[in-house]
Amino acid sequence: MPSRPIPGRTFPAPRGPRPMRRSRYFLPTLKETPAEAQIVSHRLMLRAGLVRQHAAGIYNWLPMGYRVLDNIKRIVEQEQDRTGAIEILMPTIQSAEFWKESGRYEDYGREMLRITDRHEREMLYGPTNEEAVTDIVRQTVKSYKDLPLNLYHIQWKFRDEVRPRFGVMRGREFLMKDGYSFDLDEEAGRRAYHKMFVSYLKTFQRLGLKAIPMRAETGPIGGNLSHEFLILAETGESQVFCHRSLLEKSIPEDVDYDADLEPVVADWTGVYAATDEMHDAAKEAELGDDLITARGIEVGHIFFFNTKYSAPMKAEVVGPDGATGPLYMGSYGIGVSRLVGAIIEASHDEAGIIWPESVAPFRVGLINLKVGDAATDNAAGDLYRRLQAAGVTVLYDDRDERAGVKFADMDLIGLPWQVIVGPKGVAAGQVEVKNRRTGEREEMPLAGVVARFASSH
RNA sequence: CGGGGCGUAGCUCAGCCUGGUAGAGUGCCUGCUUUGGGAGCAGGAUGCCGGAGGUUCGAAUCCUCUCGCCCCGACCA
Repeated sequence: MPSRPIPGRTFPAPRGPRPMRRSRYFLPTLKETPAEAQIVSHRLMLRAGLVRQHAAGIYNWLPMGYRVLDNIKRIVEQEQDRTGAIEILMPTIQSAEFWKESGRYEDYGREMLRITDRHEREMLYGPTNEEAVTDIVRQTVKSYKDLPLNLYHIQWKFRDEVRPRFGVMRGREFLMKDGYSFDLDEEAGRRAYHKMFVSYLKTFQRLGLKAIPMRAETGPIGGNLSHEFLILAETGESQVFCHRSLLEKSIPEDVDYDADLEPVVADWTGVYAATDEMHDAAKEAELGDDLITARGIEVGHIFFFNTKYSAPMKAEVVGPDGATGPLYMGSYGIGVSRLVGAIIEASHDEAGIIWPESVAPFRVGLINLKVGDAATDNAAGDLYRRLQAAGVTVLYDDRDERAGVKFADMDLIGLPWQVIVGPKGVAAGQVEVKNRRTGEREEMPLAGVVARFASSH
């Protein structure tokens, strides 16, 4: 009997090669800056064809932007998984019922987008998920043996900002990773907080950013222990003050998330760092020349808030002593869509975006300088196929445009490497490889290109 | 939510004050020339002048209302 696939045991095939020829791709770049954009990341995101505005603070993600978003998301997931956190997906539309239970339905104010369904039930588009996740856990987690637990998801949120601005950096709709830790007691809860603290350092490092943890106000989320992670950029929304040494501080290579991470946290929090609302002016004189005053963009925020939600919502477990008590919770956010803008703020030049390799939409931009010239077409087309076959993400600019147009466009979209194939070089068996960040150019044999990119990653 | 500004071609903007048949640059299409950093020449297409109402012989232009977007402040991941 011929074997047939067993239902339920088949797996989807990996996504095959997608069109990455510029001539057939969807990448609407702009030569001029749309009038609505003020800050550099917003301008570049529009010009480089990453996003288009749908309404105030709400954006369409075009292919290039979506790829970056996806890359950031994957790194966040990997670093979360590494700590033992577990990914779930909660809904965007929530029932008001849970928010009434926690007492936040009234508190949250007009930032919350409230919706009424056809049965006149009060719903809302979730701005965050403490209530939703607490409800899941209280239904299912009954014993200390199920702890510790850390659930996270990456989901679109909505906060009806009075005044959205700065493109995706402060939109109303935004993609956010939010994680929630559940522990038996305060001490275990603090351990969970420390894990997240360290994993955030790792995550932002992998994203090519230097994020500095700073003591923060706890805001409407509530709680008593909280840090914001900020990257320094001229266009940052808040004023920050910190000790110079934080910019040089190293991040542990291999982190054992089962170990006690308190010393790492202590090392990072032992020196002064504060946003303006937490700033102590007396520290300025004390730090002297070691004080750095700058603008910062918040890219992550972690809270430990004890039993703020578990107590009113009765999320309780039985401990080893047989006593029932509320869970100790923390919550941990990373602004995934905001990071796209934040990375650009931190990494660009006059010509355009400079993507860190880890998040770049394509690693290599291949430029055919003379479309229509048989030798050049062959050489570039061959490189395109071989790079793809070697697993290198490559965008091939095969448009019949002038060289200058393609150079300018490639610089604008900021792929880390440009491989430039022209008729003169091809005749000599050479191509040029340009590093977008440093501007360094290197002539190399055509035959060596694939190995160069396939090996170094 | 307070204050200010702007909606005219895909994009950047002029025209509005002082009403009289819709403009420029760029982009797009065609042809020729050009071809390693956003080329040149010639030709071409493109607009409910955000929407509704009003004034007027006639409204992009004046008046009223309305919708949208942007900026400063307060707020915020």
